[in-house]
Amino acid sequence: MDSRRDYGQFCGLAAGLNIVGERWTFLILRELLFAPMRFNGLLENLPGIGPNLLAARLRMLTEHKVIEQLAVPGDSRGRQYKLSEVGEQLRTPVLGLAKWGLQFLTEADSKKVVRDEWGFLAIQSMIIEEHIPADVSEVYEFRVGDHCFTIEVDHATVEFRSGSAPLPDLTISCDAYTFISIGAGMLTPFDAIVTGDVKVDGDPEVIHRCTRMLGLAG
Amino acid sequence: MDSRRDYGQFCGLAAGLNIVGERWTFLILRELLFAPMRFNGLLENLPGIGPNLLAARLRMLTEHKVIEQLAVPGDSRGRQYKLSEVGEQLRTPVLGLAKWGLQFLTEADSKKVVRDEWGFLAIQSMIIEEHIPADVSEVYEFRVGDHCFTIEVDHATVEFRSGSAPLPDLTISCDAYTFISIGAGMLTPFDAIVTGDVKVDGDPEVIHRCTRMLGLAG
DNA sequence: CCGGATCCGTAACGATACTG
DNA sequence: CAGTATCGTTACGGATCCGG
Repeated sequence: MDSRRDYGQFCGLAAGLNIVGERWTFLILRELLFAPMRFNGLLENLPGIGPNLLAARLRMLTEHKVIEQLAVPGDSRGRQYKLSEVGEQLRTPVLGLAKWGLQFLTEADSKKVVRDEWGFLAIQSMIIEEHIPADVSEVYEFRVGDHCFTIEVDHATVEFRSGSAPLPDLTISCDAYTFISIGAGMLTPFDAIVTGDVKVDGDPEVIHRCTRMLGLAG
Repeated sequence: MDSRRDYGQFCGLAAGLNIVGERWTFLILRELLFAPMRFNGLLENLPGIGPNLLAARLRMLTEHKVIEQLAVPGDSRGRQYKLSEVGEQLRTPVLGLAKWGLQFLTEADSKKVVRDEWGFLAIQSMIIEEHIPADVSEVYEFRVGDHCFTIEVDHATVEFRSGSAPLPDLTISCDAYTFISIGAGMLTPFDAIVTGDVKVDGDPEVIHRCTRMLGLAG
């Protein structure tokens, strides 16, 4: 730890930021929230970072056991990076920051890069704890662009997965841009359905529980 | 927004970090979580930042309406900075980061700077939502160093205040270093009480509810 | 091709001095 | 008190190169 860049404070926030507070680090962690990823995958998904800086960040995160290296099955030279248990604990605060930041997006940001995973990130971040359906157990499938994601609700607890669900109670299809725009308040769910940008398939009761959970219904 | 430093991604997390992701910004927000503060106050409490950088950060935060300027009553040239409604929304994610970072503190960090407010920050961050006492309404007073802080629990909701409470149901006294050490797992509450570093005064039932809320009891 | 390391120009940071 | 100005140092961003 370089003493010039260490905040030098006996405080949890400062100690945490000494590790994950540098430029790009939160975005690296965001990528790993969905699945393990290899070096060049991260490099592609984070345009502008440069290989030297990515290597430095991954080294820092590995040293502090926030991430771990994995072998890639079927590729002996390949390495994957995945969140450790400690890194996984950052999911909630990172989702909180992601939700907070949504309100700063405007039409002017439309030309920026988008990825399907970030659309699902927005969906995850919008979940209101108190509005998670209780007393039911059901599965929502989100088709964001050409990627599939699954949310499982089971008696007031919720779990996320990458990939499709066998028998979803609800299927919502849209592209990442559309869903992030909804989260940013640039587009209402009603308009998005009318224009066909969002397609919803499921029982009205289920739809209501899901949209309420995401803060999109009265 | 400088295009070199803008992440250029249509993503809530990236948009948020464009504003609060730079060095020192989260620590400035941390200071303002407790009370409005003036320029030189922030300068003192954030050793190492330098007035030019602090001014730049405050300008960025003000431009995006995360903080606001206030006049200081009785001092016409004085200015105070306080969190706006948007800035206040960062409380939960910041507390989440603060809690996460506690686990990285070690004995080696003992020589670092500490402030009483950071002790209370640790206390706030340790609160477990699901363990907030339901069906009771009571007040805990924390005397951290020579500062007083109050936590009001009222039927599964919780509120923080700087300052003393009129008739607390529970009073806990310690210095900031001790409480942060407990949060970091460097010290058990039992040991701290035995050595006299922590003094607790209140009904055993109340003590149990409070320590359970803070994740310090079985 | 994957996983980096090296090098270099530019932008940001850190410390001090100075001003309304 | 609340900043601005200046300047040396560090980090970042982009390109290229290298070993397996």
